[in-house]
Amino acid sequence: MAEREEKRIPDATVARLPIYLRSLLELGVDTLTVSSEQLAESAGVNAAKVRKDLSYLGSYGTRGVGYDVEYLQNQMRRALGLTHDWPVVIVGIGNLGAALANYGGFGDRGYPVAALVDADPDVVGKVFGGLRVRPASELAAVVAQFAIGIGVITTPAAAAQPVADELIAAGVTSILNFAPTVVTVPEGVSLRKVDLAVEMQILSFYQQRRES
Amino acid sequence: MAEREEKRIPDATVARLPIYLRSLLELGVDTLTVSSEQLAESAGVNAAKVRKDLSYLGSYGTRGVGYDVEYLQNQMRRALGLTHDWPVVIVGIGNLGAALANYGGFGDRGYPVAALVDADPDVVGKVFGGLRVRPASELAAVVAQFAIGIGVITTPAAAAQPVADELIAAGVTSILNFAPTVVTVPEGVSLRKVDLAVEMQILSFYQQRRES
DNA sequence: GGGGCTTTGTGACTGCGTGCACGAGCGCCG
DNA sequence: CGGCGCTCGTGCACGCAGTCACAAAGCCCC
Repeated sequence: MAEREEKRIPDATVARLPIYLRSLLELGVDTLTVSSEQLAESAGVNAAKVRKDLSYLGSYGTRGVGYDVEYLQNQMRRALGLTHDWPVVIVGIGNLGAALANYGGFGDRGYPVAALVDADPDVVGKVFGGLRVRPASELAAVVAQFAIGIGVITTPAAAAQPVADELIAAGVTSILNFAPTVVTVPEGVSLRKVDLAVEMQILSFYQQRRES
Repeated sequence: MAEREEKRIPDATVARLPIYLRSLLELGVDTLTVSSEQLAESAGVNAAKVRKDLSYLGSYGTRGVGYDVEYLQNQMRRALGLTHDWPVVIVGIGNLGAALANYGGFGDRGYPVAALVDADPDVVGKVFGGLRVRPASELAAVVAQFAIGIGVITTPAAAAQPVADELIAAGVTSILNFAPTVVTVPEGVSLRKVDLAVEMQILSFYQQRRES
């Protein structure tokens, strides 16, 4: 591959790109250009930040006019890897795992749920969102079969780390962890976490502060 | 109120306190003291960071020994406002809202789900996690009745901002938003967001990077 | 064709968060 | 009771992120 102008994009910017993309998609098809001011308003951030963020992708704006909506959408999709689908496996089909499996939003957005896995024999074989739950023993095979790169962990806390290790051993390099525990991964594997209890406690901290 | 030694605690530290607390709770009851090194290991962070974070709560450690586990737990609970319950209302009882309502983890951790609300007449009246879904028109009354301070939004994107406005008007000052859209709140209201699509896109960005 | 208006792209500054390294303090043992 | 080893608390330096402000650059209208 001819290495182009692959500047390093700051993490904080990466986290905002999806928001910008969503804002762009919400504009009507008759909107041809958009200014950093408009995007900032829609994304809930500062206009200067928008311009700086977009500048990391390249200089795609036109001074005095703004950004070409369609072109910017494409560049952003390319940067975020949305030019093709990313199949996903959900491990741990409890309340949350089942809800995610039934939730259609994943497939729509380029992350089709390719398989469901659970360790509990009572759950294995049930169907959610059109998929039959497979036993934990088939995890590695499933990952290989569907060329899965992203694993979603919705197991109880105790199972999260072993499951993560298995996923990584099977070749998964991106993990989204919903289990309420710390999971560590080796270099070269991305980990994002969503921890409801933590979010609630952060909220009550500030609430507590305000009331004192 | 007599303003005490209320040093301002950095946001980054606040976000880690719940992790520390969980680590502390996982220690057996026979563990009397814990060192910053152990806590760091368990929480997946740097030991110096642990010490600095804990120092914001006050100097509760003993040099040469470590931190008294029980005392530290109590101080942390106090800081996070876990000395009493924080009733919660869930607005939008779709896949995710229902899953959260059924999930017992909230009540166990001090955030009892006091009410469920939905705008869809077909959903109103159904029961999840022992609670009957109430119509949207009763939102304000419910908030007042249960003295709810935290609202969880699991509606479709379009409804999120209006619902947030209603919650705030009713007196809620902390919001956890699961809807895939930007919600803005006035000063004095805390907002945390959990956006699955954004998390996935962040993951695929880095995955894309690694593959190129 | 030139001047003015608009909007981008970016350099400079500031503040926050992180990590290191070390002094300060505490307990224990001889 | 004095010295030693352990661990906390924190000053300092560095890097990342956010904001401001302005020059550069394009468009439009007269």
